[in-house]
Amino acid sequence: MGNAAKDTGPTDPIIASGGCTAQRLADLVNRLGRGVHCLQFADGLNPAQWDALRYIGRANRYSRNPSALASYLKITKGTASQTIKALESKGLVTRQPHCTDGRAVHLVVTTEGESLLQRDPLKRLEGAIKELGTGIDAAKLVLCELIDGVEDASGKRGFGVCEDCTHFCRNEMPNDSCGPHQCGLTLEALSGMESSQICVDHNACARV
Amino acid sequence: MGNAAKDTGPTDPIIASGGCTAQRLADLVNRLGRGVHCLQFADGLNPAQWDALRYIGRANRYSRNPSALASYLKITKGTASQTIKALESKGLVTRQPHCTDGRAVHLVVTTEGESLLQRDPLKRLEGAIKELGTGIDAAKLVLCELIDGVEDASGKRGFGVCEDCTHFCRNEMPNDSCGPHQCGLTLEALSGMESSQICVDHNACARV
DNA sequence: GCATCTGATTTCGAGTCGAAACTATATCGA
DNA sequence: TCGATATAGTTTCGACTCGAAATCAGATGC
Repeated sequence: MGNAAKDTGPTDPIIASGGCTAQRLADLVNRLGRGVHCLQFADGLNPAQWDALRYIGRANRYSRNPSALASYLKITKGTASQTIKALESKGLVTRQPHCTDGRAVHLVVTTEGESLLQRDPLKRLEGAIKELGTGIDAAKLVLCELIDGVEDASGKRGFGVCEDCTHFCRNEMPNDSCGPHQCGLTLEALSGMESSQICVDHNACARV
Repeated sequence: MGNAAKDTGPTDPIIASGGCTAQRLADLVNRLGRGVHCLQFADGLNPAQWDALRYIGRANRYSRNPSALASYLKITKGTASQTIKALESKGLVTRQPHCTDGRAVHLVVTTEGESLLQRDPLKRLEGAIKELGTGIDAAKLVLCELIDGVEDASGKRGFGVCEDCTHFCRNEMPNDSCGPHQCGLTLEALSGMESSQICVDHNACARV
């Protein structure tokens, strides 16, 4: 008792804000997160392993390494190393030496890993998302704002796909055999596929 | 390789859906969840412990027990029991015997627990939420739809506060000393504070 | 009175998680 | 070229989550 009483008083903030307090909304965000977490105990993997496998399957060639994984998942490199080991022992991922840097490791999803990714539990969420219909763009806006808020609060920023990056130049090199787009940072050509991969050097739009 | 290529082709679904695919949105939901998860490694507690402490502090007298906690957090009773033990050893929660049922346990947040709840890391999210301004109600709608989708997918439904329950009768007993509202299930009077507590018998509105 | 049900706990094995120590390679500057 | 330092990754540690299954004790029903 005591704690919850703050929500109810002479000037009820629930009514004042038009139906929903910040605390109530934070709870909803948390509840959604818990729901998604619990959804990911599937096919013998746990949420951390699904997150890692998904990341490795979607990251571009500069980002398929333990450090980038740790940074994306906001975990330490030690923890990332252990989760990779778990995935490796299940035969879903392999470690390969980097061609020039002897310290670096290249992570590759195996055929078994690829086929397991077809059963990604997060896909069960996509059905519900499709029911949002045209509301999907409003939802994206809301989610991006909330993610911004959370990542500002924790000081740890995630990253995204090339297409959403400030360095991305669409159709900059239409006649290049490697792909029509370009990364403004590395000046490399990017194919359509590469443009939708997660990049560790991703730079989000400047915030208001 | 391979996996991400599905997003790019002659008929690009990103453009087709007006800027955001279902997969992309599911990723955002997951990323938000991970961010919130990571925010909750704070003050010596982990996310599971914060979730449990928060729940016990907000649940009503029928719901402050291990079973209801497990059901709310979508974990097994065994896991709930262990997390309670961890909170107990930190002096944040105590177990008390139930007055009539010898098997049942009543969970109570200690004074130390109450003061720790004042530093709930989820509050760091509330600042970001307030910046949504009037968008907060749209956000609530989006979150509720997503939660519905996730809980349908997992088959495990969470529950909420009396005010959001179909059994809740607002101002049904304005002259009762115990409170102006009423629970249509137990027929008990509910004070303003009790109405904003989480109830294990919560019944959400029928879905479309 | 006994079978069954229910609330809660314990035990087990796999694994997350941060922290810190550690290994090995790379890079930079004198 | 050598040494200091930086970087990539791993290992170890202790606390803890998590589901599953076994277990215990009180409640309920016939």
